[in-house]
Amino acid sequence: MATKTLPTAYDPRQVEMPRYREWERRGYFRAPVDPSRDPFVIMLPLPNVTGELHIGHASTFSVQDVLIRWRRMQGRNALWQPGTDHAGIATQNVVERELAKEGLTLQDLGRERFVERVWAWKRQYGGIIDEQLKRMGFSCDWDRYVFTLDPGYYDAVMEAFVRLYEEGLIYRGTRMVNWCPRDESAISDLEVEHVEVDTELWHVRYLGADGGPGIVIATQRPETILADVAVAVHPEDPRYRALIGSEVLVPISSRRVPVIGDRRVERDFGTGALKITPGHDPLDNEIGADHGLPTLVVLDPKGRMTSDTGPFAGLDRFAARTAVGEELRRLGLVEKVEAYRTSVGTCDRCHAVIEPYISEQWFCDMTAMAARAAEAIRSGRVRFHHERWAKNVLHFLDHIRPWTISRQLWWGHRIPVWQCDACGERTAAKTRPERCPKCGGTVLRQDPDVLDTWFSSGLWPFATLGWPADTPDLRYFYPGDVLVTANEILFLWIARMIMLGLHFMDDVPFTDVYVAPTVMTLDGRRMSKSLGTGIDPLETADGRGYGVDAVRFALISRCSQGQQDLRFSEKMIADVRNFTTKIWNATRFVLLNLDGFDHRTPVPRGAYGLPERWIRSRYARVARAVTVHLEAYEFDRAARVLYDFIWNEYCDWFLEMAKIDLPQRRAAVQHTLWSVLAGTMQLLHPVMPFLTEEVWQHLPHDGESIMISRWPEPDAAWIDDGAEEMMTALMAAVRGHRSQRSELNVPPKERLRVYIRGEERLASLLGDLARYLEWMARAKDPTILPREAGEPSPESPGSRIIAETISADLSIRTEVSDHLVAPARERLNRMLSDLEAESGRIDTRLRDPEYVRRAPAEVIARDRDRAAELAGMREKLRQYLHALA
RNA sequence: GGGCGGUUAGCUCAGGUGGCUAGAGCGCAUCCUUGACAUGGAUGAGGUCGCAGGUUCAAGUCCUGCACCGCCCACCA
Repeated sequence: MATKTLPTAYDPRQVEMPRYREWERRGYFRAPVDPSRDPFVIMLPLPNVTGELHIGHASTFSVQDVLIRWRRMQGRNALWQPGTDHAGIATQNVVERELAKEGLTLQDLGRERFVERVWAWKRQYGGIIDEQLKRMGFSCDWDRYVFTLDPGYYDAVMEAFVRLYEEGLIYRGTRMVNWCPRDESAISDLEVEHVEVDTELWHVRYLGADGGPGIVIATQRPETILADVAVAVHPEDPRYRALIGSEVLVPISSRRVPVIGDRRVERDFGTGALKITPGHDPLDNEIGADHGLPTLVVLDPKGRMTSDTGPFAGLDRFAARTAVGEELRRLGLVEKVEAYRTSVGTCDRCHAVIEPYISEQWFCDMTAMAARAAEAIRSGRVRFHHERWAKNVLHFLDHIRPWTISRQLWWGHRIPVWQCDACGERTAAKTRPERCPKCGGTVLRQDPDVLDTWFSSGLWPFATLGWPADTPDLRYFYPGDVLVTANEILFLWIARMIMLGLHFMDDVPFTDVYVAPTVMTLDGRRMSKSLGTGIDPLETADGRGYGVDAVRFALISRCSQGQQDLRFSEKMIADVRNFTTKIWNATRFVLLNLDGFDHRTPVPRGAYGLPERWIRSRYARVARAVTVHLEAYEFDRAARVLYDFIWNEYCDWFLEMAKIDLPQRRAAVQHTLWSVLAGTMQLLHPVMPFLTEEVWQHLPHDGESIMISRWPEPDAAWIDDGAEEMMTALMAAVRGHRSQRSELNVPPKERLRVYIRGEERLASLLGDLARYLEWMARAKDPTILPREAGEPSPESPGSRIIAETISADLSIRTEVSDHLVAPARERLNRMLSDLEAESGRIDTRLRDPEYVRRAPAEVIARDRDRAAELAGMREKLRQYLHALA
């Protein structure tokens, strides 16, 4: 093979894009149905069509690509199903804002034209994130790309709705829901984010209808006083008991309302008296219903005071709060206003404060589905990694509440229910019925609402595969294997996929859920573009030239099980870039030394020297460890094992020793250089796909791409405890001598005369050690002292021989000039005192009869061995010190 | 108010069943441009493992309590 020369630095920008296109062109990402192979399926958590790649995607998707690439190399038929979500509220908001710039509103366009407009927007901007995913190297099967409003998917959503409706699980009702006045739509409980805010607690007097002092209530929302229908107190509260049954006057409006007793009132909070506003508060709504009270409403869907609120009509709720407050003060009814910290619900899409609001909506009863999903988790049919996340999900499932599935939007899956104009009958059907099944009327109007985006995405694991049709895809790929996600959508999406999968497919959609940590800044804040605290993964990969692999590795190497946060910085990516450079240069070295090498020519086992046997043994262990860690979702460990092996063992030691041994054992060393590097690249490929492919392509190889090469099987035959033990001793000796030189400030260029003395069991090592000391620690003529030989004498005048113990059975003597004797003694004394300290600890332990009686024999034996070893080393050290006196 | 995590070197983190002389990377200090790599190499300094008890021959590792930080759930107005 001809000598190959590579540039001294790896430039990811040169190789990544072309390589990805090459993989795609060769069809490596495709997963066709193939019953002869075992499928492995991951459903990509579908990004919003409005989305752009952020660090959270980069993190969770990198994990998925690691799993997909690894399983694909293991021979599984790996399907990674991509797609995007139409993202109802988010997308509608984006286009609405665009319209606003043109001075237009939704109503100006009307429903049809607006939806067309959103489609146009989608065609123009919707593909950004897909390109970004490709840029990250993710190996999705793009031929199977699905958008949730594609006709097939739309049909599946309709089917699911109609079935649930017919089963009586979907129903319509008027009740208090979470209302977003900004989006003018209901949202579900899960879409409400609670945030702490500083507000005020108003203490307001309601005068007695009989002219008495009445009662003082506490409220955060004076503006809702206009909708009050009662004042409630605890029935056993001595302060107010007597007032129950009397009437008080609602401030401002002076309506007479009753004082009622109800145990749900907290006596300790505020004044212990609660104004009852069934139209604007969930608890009040319940209490009002139980007491047969009417419901008044003073806010409209936009959160403004209604027209019948007199001077307040049309005011926004927050302006109304101030205005009503002022009016109350003017009337002298405000007893006090105190600062108060509480949490309010906000819309997770637009962050407006949520109004509890009474409206007619569609709901889905989740009780039975949740119970089934909970059972699947408890029985282990769905496993969470880390398992603690299962507890969170179970708590959610065990306390499930009806799901508000209708949204007052235009962008989305329109609810397939038709109401007869004539008789009012509602019919659910995937397509418009010809006539009303009840009265035969032919004027049927479709429900104006669309479905919650999460309703459609909950069907993702099977709707993508052709459901409700019984397709080969569905039969082959369902159920899938792993779902990787951030913890924030555990309930919104993961729990619902499990529930809906069990319901419609009669099986769980996946068997394993890996919950990736949330990426945070170093000081623990959320990474956010708007706050300027985010890291843009592609900006870092391309703009800084660190490469996608560095971003991926940096994230993956910090994904440990059970972690909730991942504190991250760009520096971490830069550090990994250095690792890619290291690998690149190791490759250059290998290629520079592969002249005449044919990887198909076998090397007899006996031809390998110690370093080759050692690195092959280490490699075999690493291959096993990486596989084991991936199986356990311990990505940090898998990455760490590879990092340490490549840098600290392969580069720092094996390559250095190869330089020495190549002339003597060319074939064995070449083969080892090549095979260990190639194998390590395979193990690293799932995390760093581009660099490893580039290295692989430069190395001799069979097959066309590392991506479809066979995952290395750990080969126990190469595990060599003896070689590892010898290398450990050898490395200790080299380090010992380097340390001595460094501490004695020996000039770097000065070569020191070195003698080695070792016990019989190290005999095979000493020759190697002598050679390596010469090269790796600048020793001069390293000489092995026969066991029966006496101590060597200095060769140069003004020099002394200084001996150091490396271990109980290995020592090194170094000739240094006289003036280094004092510092050398210091060094030996320090070593001696370290050994004595350790001996002391062990001896104390061994003298404790309780320890000797109760500790396991092997622990004691280990202590005794170590004690003996230490004794030997100390004895030698004392001799050496004595000789220096 | 409930539930779940975290607290180990200046920073970010490892430390599966208790036996550790507590590790890594970055940062820091000193030295080194020797043909893979200065995006590098060598050597070294740096920690009473949040606090207080307890169990044990032995605790970073198990138990209890406390403190601080974080996340999730929740109708105290």
